[in-house]
Amino acid sequence: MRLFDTLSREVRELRPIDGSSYRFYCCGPTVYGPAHIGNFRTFVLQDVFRRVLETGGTRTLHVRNITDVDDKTIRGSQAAGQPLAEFTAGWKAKFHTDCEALGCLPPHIEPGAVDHIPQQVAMIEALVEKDHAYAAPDGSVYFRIASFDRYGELSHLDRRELVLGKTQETRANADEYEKDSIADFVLWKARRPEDGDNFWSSPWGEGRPGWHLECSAMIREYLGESFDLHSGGVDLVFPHHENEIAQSRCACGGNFAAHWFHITHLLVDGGKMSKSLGNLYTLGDLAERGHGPMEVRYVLIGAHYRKPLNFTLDSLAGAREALAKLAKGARALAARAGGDHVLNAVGFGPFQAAWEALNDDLNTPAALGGLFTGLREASSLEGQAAAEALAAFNRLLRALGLELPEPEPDAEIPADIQALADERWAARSAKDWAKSDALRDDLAARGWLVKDGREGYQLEPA
RNA sequence: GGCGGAGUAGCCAAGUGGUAAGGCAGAGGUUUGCAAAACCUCCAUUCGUGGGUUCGAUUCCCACCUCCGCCUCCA
Repeated sequence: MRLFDTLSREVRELRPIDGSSYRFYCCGPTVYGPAHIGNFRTFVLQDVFRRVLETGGTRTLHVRNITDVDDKTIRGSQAAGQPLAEFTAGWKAKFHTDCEALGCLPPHIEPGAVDHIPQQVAMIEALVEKDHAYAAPDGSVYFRIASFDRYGELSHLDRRELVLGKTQETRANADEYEKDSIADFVLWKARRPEDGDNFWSSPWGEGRPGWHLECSAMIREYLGESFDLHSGGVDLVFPHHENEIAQSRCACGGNFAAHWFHITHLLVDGGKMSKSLGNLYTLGDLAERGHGPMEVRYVLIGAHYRKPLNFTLDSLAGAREALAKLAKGARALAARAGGDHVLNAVGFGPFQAAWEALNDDLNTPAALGGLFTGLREASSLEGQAAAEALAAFNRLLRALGLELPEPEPDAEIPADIQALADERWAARSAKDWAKSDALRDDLAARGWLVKDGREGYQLEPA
């Protein structure tokens, strides 16, 4: 497949550098609360990315970390009166539940920062040894960005300005005397009283690793010095990913990531999503409003990953209808396929355009459109041809990670409801419209919908 | 101030130097005693604004307007 690369700023064909499996790393969540739909736009698109590769026959190795120690997790655990590990374990479990509901495949490896302290310390030691890092008097260790020529390459920021710390006129609180340069970032944070019990020992004293370091250390551990692709939300381009590149290339050599895949943030109701505006939705918030996770997934993949996506509650309602329409189309196709078997599972038939869209810079909205036009095109197919089209449709759905709603199982109809409905049908058959309509209203009031047919009727829960 | 992205129908959203996918909503029709459901059909002479290049621009160029992101730990 072809995908835009943040570093080179061009769409490039992806090829596994080891020739067999495609190995990639995604920056995972900081587990201090429930993730919101903005977070999930990133994780869902990364999931579609992986599914498209796998559908295309490429094996993958998907590594995604859990940030389980930082200011927010420490503060959160203290506020909750829990040990850090217990606190983060709870939110990690919640994250997994949400991901599963959204149809995201679990990564093959999901390392946590706390479990990789020695690896992080080792990386700092290597950096200090090569003079890319230095210890400050308070026991913190910083990376010297002036020592890395390519600093700023990924974010395309002016390196000289970054080194001098002149990128922003408004940086007022430049009172960090510990650092050689204002722009140097922390690798090891010296222990502070507010860290509580959350500190580890190191050659520089007690403290904890800086945020950027965990990804570099875990990538080295599980993917080595060079790997295929690194992904995250756009906001991570600078400084997080820029810093990872600096740390990893200076400590290990190697090329680090061959390709950078960043997902643009979403907007809510055309504006910024924020807690204060009350539009920062979690899956739980949306469930309370009656919107299931598949509707959320549909909306999240409804815009191209490099464009802002305007998330609205109306679009969720639209997603439900769209999913129902797809399910209906699939059932109709299955009915026309009858019991015929698929002989030729190669190619995507009427859904070829949708498949190509996914492989062309992960164009999920175009692929969704192709699902509908494909179904229309397939509506004339019968027997084996229909079965093959259905197989292609289902493969595409799996690539998108969509699960279609099942038809409502025939609900248990209470005897009194059944009796009322029979009575209504009798009245209707006798052309007693007044009685028939009254009984229909009656049934509606009890939560049952009557669907009349020529030879009889069906009852459905409203 | 620097770098980057976006502005396409009521809403969401693809796309292209050659005359605008798809979804939702809406409208009409078939069916129905009337509804519902189902099925069918319709729904942007136009792509933020103003110029320019071109046989032709929504697509390329310039200017302007509006919105958004990043510019030191936010997906």
